[in-house]
Amino acid sequence: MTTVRTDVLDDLLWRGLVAQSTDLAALRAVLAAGPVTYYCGFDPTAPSLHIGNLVQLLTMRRLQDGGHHPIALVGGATGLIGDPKPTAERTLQTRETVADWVERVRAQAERFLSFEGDNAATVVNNLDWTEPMSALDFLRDIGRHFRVNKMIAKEAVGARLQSEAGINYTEFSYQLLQGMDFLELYRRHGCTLQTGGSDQWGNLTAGLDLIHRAEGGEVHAFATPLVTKADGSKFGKTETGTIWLDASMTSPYAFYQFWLNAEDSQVGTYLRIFSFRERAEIEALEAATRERPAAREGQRALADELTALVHGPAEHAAVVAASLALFGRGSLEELDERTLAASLAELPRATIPAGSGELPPVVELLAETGLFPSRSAARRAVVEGGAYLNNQRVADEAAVPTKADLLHGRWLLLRRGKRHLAAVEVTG
RNA sequence: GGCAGGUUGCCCGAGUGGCCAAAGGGAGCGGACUGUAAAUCCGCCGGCUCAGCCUACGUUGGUUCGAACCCAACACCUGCCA
Repeated sequence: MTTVRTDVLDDLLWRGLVAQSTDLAALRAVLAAGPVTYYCGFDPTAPSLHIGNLVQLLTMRRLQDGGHHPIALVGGATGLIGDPKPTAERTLQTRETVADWVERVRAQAERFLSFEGDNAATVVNNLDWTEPMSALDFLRDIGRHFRVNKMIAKEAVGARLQSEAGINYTEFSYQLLQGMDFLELYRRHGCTLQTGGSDQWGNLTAGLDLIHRAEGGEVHAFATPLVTKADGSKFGKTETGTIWLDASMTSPYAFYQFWLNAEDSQVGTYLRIFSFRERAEIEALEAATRERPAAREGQRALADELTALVHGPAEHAAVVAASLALFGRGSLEELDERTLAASLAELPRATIPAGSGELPPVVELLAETGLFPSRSAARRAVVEGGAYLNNQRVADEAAVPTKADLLHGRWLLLRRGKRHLAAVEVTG
């Protein structure tokens, strides 16, 4: 018999991970009474999960560390339908695409859970019980428990009903499918708790109601908060786009830099949500950030822990070395080739053939690497003193790099302003 | 359906024949100061083979040596009347 930590829920509350929940006292009681089987679903809407999903994954892990039994659900079925967004209809992906993404998402989710011990994680795919079901069974056994009056009151659905575009029947049905998932896991695995993002609250309660009606069962749910930036804008997006967990979609370097650049005012919040450090340790980091913000101890701790967690210790070490090299001014020439190549590998780059003797002008390279949208913009930046070659400010807008500028005979490091870097590789 | 007004650069908005790549503000970018922050100050902010040229003021056509600006048609938007 597995013993459970009795303070799991209090820890989650302290971390601000419970934005909404069913009866909190009842939830606390069942979590304290013994191992609870809980689930959280991940729909394959892209080839990779992103750091928003990380909130869910880590919350699952926290509950598992507390002695409870996790079920990670991948939405092979729900991914074919699409959860209604308040703004617009989702593009239906092909079955092949969804099947491919399901496997990718499954592999990613598995890395954050433990498959050892009494409460080893289980992974399920809702396509397994949804696909075999006939439309008639679905309508008779599931559909009859749902009141349309309540369905249209849900936030995302309501927003779409107000809009001119409306909502199609496929997306409207989504909450039934997610409700059915919870019912199915309740029946098969005795699952009595579902977690999800707060935007999922309507779908979480759909399952709750269904289990109550169909089985008379008493189950629980809580939603994690929507993480935001200080200005209220969406978390996890940068000018270059979403921060993905897949290293080929967001480089470990970019991932590390994202956390390192977290706002001072949000570091504490992020640490509570994403770090596995103990409360006392996090509070110490919060204090450090308040007292010595320039040291960015909180940001460093966040970046270190999460990069190592998501990309592994080897990648973490590499990106820390890369960040130090690229931002540590003046020492570029002394870097050994392996470290330099690894650092530059993380950056956007342009490749030019060695061929004829002359290298292109700096202005052209700045535009070519995407650091500037046009040569005019690059030229202006040079005049303004905002462009750098190998960490040296470029003084002349007509400057042309020479062979002597090439680091280890083939690399150039370009920078725009203080923190936008790009590499040029001379091949051949 | 009738009358009136409008459509300008990423957004808001001035401009009513040459001095207009187009005032001002916002957003964005760079510099200084910092911490690869924030605030503040300064500069930049269509493109290019950059003292010049090209493209652009809803669309198309016209008047003129010359049009964001005048004329015509079309499209869309807003107010008032029905």
